Amino acid sequence: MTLHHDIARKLAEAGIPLTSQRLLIACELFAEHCHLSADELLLRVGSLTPDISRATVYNTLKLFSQKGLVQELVVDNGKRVYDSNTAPHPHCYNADTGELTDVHQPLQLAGPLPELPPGTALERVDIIVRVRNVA
Amino acid sequence: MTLHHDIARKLAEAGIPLTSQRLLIACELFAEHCHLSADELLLRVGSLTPDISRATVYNTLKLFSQKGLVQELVVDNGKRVYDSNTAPHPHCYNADTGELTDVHQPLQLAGPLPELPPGTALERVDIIVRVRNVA
DNA sequence: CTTCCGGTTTAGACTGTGTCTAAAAACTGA
DNA sequence: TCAGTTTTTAGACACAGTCTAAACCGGAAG
Ligand SMILES: [Mn+2]
Ligand SMILES: [Mn+2]
Ligand SMILES: [Zn+2]
Ligand SMILES: [Zn+2]
Repeated sequence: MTLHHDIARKLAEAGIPLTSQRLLIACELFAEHCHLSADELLLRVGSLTPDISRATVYNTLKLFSQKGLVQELVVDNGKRVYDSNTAPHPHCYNADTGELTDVHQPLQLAGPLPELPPGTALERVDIIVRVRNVA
Repeated sequence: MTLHHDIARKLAEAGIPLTSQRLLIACELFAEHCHLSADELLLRVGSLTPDISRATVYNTLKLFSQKGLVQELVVDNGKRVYDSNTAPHPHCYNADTGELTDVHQPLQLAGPLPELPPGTALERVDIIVRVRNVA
């Protein structure tokens, strides 16, 4: 029924026990498709009652990404962002503003994937279109 | 003639005045195709005489990448690496070991680039094949 | 109800990467 | 030689992320 019920089911399906902190964090992540860093998320949930510790935000985001609920992206300047859309899709990064947006047009690779190094398996292919503001 | 002369010319063509520190750093970068972080490079030149300060390594790498002599990459875990190969080419990243290698097979995108956000111009398209060690 | 016990959260110290500042040093040209 | 500019430098600083050890919580057992 409610958004909270949807989220509770989502966590249960991923085998993640429900806690109030996880519910709050998931609520913020899944309300809309977004690209949030840990500290941005901390700021958002921090404006709610009661506060959630920084360590919990970091731990929870790592847990969610390990369980496949969000996608961890590193695009620039050493700040990880978490993408609530786990489907593979390319991104557009503005190197001047730091803004990260989705590319909805599905950029595909031409031809087959390269042979991977021995002993490794494909995780995913990241495609990032880097742009700059025109003068 | 010598490698040092090649490098001196390369810097001159890029409009970068030559200094002993820049020569040493460039020498380490361009001797072979490599992906080095600032601190890895600092370690390498630090084993030579006389030491170069950390600030100079950071400043020089930023200068080189602004002038197009190297390519700055951010692939994971908030550590920048500098690629002495400035041609666009895809990379393979092992998320378990942190190893970053070149993909020599030229992965191309199928179809046209997406429409860029208004007021922006394309810088480049990064393609990163992420792999993991098999169990 | 009380006790126990595993998983969870928490504050705060700590690490590593990168930036900034102000002074020293090294060039440059007159 | 001397002034002006660029470059280098040490060290302080900012920030993202990790780690640790203790507090907390909720359910099961007694
Ligand atoms: Mn996305
Ligand atoms: Mn490369
Ligand atoms: Zn909610
Ligand atoms: Zn050399």
